Amino acid sequence: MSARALPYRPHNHDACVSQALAEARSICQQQNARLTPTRERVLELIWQSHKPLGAYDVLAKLTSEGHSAAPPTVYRALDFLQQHGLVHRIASLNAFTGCAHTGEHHTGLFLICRTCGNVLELTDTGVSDAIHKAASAEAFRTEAITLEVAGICPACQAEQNHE
Amino acid sequence: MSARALPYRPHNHDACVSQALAEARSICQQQNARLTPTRERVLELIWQSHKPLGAYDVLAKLTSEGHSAAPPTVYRALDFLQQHGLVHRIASLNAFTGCAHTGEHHTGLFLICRTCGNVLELTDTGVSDAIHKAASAEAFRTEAITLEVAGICPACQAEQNHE
DNA sequence: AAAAAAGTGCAACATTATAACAGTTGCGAG
DNA sequence: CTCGCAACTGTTATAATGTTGCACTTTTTT
Repeated sequence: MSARALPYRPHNHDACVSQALAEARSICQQQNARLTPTRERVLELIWQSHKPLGAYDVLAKLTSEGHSAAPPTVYRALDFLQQHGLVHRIASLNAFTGCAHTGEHHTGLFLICRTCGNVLELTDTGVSDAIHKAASAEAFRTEAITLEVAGICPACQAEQNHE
Repeated sequence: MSARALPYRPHNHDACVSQALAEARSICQQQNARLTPTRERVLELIWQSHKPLGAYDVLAKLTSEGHSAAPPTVYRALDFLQQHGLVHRIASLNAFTGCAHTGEHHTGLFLICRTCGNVLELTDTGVSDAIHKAASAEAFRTEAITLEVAGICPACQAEQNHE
């Protein structure tokens, strides 16, 4: 698979979403998991925004399109999607974003622009090796890594310089 | 300053707390910041637990000792302590822990045991260099790093083996 | 077809965090 | 000293985020 376009570069985002959904269906089939209509719709809504979406943002979009939904509906769908590696929760934002590296064994590193709100997910073996090494040095058994970098994305840096 | 004892090793924790408070007073004096009684008490409460404390845990302790406090009291104290590098917020737990590396320019790495709840804060230049390098490669201007590793601490690994 | 498992809808509730505003205290300028 | 500003505190109310429990439906298994 070729590299996915950077979120802050213009691109055909509908295609981006379609591809993510197709991958999701394929992954769920492999894992004998049921990507039900609600789950698929939640995944789609999350992918349609490059900015992470809060659970209640998703809920609002669902109800606005006639889906009779309550918070548990959304949280259950999000739990399912997380468990299958289709979305990530961004702890520092209490929000969710589509996983850009489905399938790969991903120690996701998230670059979060505090100006435009866009998020870029990277995987970097140098980083994850360093973290595992540091944890091992303390005899700590690593299970999950939360790594979120807040700052300013290239596009917003350029904006600032124009002022 | 010598290395502080690991949290999961037995040690004289009162001394640990006293030292942290003394450092805090010194730092606030240097920075012309007012470490008021409420702020100091909140810092002390947080240090008295190696497990991160939620804001409402702090609040409960304050009210139980007669301090008429409401949520904003606690959140304001915590904001102050964070701004001066005296406590860290653990995003994945919605909780706060004393900063074990006051003064140092700290990209804190937190090892969080999901069995006993203890947290160990490390600083590791290998890790932070790798993160800065990965962010730079995307032309991203890093401002803050959240790095939290969940897993099992050495003590709890030993426990598990005894069963 | 019956039983078991997985998923959904719904109401209530729990937890975490902030807003708005009035009152108080510390501290420097005149 | 005392006036006045800035920082800090207390209080009420409310917003935002997340969970529990239970009845019901759908899907899968046997």
